Amino acid sequence: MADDSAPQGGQGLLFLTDEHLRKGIEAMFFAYRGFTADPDRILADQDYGRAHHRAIHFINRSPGTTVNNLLAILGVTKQSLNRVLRSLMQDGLVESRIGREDKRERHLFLTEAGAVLERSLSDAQRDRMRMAYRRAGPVAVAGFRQVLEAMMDDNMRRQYEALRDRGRL
Amino acid sequence: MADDSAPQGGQGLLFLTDEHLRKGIEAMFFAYRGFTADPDRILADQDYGRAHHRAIHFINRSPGTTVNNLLAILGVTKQSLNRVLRSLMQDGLVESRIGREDKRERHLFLTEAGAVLERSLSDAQRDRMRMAYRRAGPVAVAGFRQVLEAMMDDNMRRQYEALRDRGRL
DNA sequence: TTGGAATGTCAACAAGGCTGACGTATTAAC
DNA sequence: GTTAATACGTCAGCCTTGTTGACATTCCAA
Repeated sequence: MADDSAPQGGQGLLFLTDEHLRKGIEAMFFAYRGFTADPDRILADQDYGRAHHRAIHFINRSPGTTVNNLLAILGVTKQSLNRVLRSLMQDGLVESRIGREDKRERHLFLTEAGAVLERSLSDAQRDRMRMAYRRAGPVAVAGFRQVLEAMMDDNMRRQYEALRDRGRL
Repeated sequence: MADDSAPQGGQGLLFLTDEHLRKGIEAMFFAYRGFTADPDRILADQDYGRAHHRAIHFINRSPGTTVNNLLAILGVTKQSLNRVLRSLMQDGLVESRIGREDKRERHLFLTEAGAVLERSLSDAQRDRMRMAYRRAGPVAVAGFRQVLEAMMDDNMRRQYEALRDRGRL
């Protein structure tokens, strides 16, 4: 097996060869496929795709969020998100309530049925994550998170940190 | 800042709450966007997309690879890959040579122009990776790789390990 | 009160996945 | 030597999910 564990020089210096970086890039590529594989399988049965999963995830995570909030987090156009939301609402998985303060805003919530689907999706994804975390161990997990956070764009990281530190609801 | 570094019990046991796992899931989501952001920007100028990037990456990585090999690695249908390869060949970025041993096979290579584009794409991606690695440090990098490998599907991991250990052609 | 900004919806289009069917070399098996 | 399997390409049609453009509604500030 090739030596690719921790490329390390004295004093914690990193000698990052193109080769080593390429391995990291490919690891990211293959791992992301694994990361989405289980929810994708579940969604394939329904008439939904990954976009629906993302919407459901973040609505569940921040109930009552507005369409605009969701747009910023998901990084797509409002028209694209709207199509997804429309089908979710038609199918009774998501509910949209007109804002009380600002009537232009729509506040989004999962219905009972929506929460059920959300749970089955996130259960699958968490199971894989848990497995990976267990196999790798706590030190590796901490490193994993550090590298991921360093890899985000600055505005994404701000979004992420806000979500991360706010905790549930 | 919320405590989410390394969730750890005695004897290296992991107490993985749903909350902690969710943070990992969201980190993966946001980081992957950062991971693809730079190449996406470059490709937007041309008439190419992420699919072209992936093809170019793996052809560069394994020159002379066959269409079937590429299909297995990319995990798409031949019709889908064919559309991408056709445009890349028409634009003179990829060359396909009939196999000498087995004339049914097509061996794929980047042309000079293809190699130029590949380099600009991978330079951008490596720069971000290098930055993230530097910020996180060598121990974190090792953990990052461990978790990613544990997150892959089994067959993907086999593909990845083959690529990883073979090194640069 | 009125014009601009914010919010959300509808319509149409493109990229890039997918399946299914089919054609053509070429190779392998019998 | 015929037949089956393999590797590749292609056409047609579908779906998801991104995009722009146009437009209606609502709010707010000049």
